[in-house]
Amino acid sequence: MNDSEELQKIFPKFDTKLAAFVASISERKTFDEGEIMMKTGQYFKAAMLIISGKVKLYRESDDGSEFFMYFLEAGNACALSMICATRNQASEIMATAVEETEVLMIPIRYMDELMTQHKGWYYFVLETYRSRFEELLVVIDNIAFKNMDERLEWYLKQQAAKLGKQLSLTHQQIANDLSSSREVISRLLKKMEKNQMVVLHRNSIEVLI
Amino acid sequence: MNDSEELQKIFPKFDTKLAAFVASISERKTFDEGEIMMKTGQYFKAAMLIISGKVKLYRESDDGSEFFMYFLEAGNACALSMICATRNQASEIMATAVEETEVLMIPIRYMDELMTQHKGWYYFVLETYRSRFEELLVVIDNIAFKNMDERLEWYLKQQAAKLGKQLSLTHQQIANDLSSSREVISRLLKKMEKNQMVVLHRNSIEVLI
DNA sequence: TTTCCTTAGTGATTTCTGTCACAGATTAGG
DNA sequence: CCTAATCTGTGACAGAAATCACTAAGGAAA
Repeated sequence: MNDSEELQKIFPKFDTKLAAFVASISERKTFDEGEIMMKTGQYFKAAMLIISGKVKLYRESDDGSEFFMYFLEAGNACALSMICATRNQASEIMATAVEETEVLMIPIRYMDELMTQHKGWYYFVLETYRSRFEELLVVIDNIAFKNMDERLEWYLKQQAAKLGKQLSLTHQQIANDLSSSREVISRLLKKMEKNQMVVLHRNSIEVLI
Repeated sequence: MNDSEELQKIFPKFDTKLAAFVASISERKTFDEGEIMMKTGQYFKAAMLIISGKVKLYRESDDGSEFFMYFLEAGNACALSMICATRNQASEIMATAVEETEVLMIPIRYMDELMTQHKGWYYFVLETYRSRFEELLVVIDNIAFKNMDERLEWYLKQQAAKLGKQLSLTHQQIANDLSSSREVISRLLKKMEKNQMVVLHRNSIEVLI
């Protein structure tokens, strides 16, 4: 299987011509587990498409604390990188690889051509924006309308769906992701364990729901 | 001044050809003050561009309470309507006109042509997504990292910037927008009045900051 | 004018969340 | 093996925000 065919598998919206074009102009880059892929304030010269692996997207506050927003995985593109690349703006979020992650870097200079010559491309871009936008709306729902116990439950479900039922997370990491405190998370997790929703281990949580 | 020239004034990204094309295919619609422009669950057959007036965008929770996200005004487009129209999906937010608002409705069937034939259009669309996305990020910053007093202050500044220093709002309306309770808002406003940040009247608030 | 409804102010109480303090358990590193 | 660091569990307390209960002040309508 050549590059172009592989791309079509990962990005179903790409037709043969588009996949071949993207393969010809893009560069591959691999990020290690835990590596920071983009930082607040960074500038982009390329749009990033995820080929394999998983990425966590964070929002950073002024005082340095973080807030988890959503995952990206194979077949997704980083909406922010596309916007920032096209407009040559600084990024407003942080991204880290949760596992080894391979991405396709498409230089800005091809954006016009892609957008105007390839219908599949702009459908893909629209789909990228729409789904990220909707994920942000769900994030807003959660922090605006829900209490920490419900947020934690939703968080664990979401993590389990992406990373598996056995989560390698400390209570402190969860607290950071939810912008809460370790003690609060510990207590709520204990309550969830009593209700048979999780099993707690050191450095990991088994999600039963 | 004809329609096309008027459009170019409101939407600076439109070139002459694009403005003429948009003018020829779109329909105008006027919403009265207070009228609901889109509801959660509604389907769109057109993208909406704001020609004049102001629109408030809300997120609705399951139990019917609302949460204010951002304004749209002349020169903006409703990102959600564009996404929903293109993909024929139900909307996930609610929009109401805060004053008489005139919009341009562009039927879905022209989206492909606009996107592929007019560079100005896709720049406009990207810019629309980017700015709405960034506004959502700021909303998330506020509810994730800030207390109600700071959120209220930011809310009042934002409202004053869009609607003027003399805001026709009841405490209950503000509480709804911030997904808080009337008593909390009343108390915080009193505190702000003591600090000479606002002057309180019945049914209105004068913003001094 | 009088009545009624909406809006606003405020105390008391409760709930939720964050913070502090500390102890025990587990693991990592010399 | 022993010490240090990390992770977890919990009690006590503080503060923010929501809720309850009521009062009072405008306006609108009769």
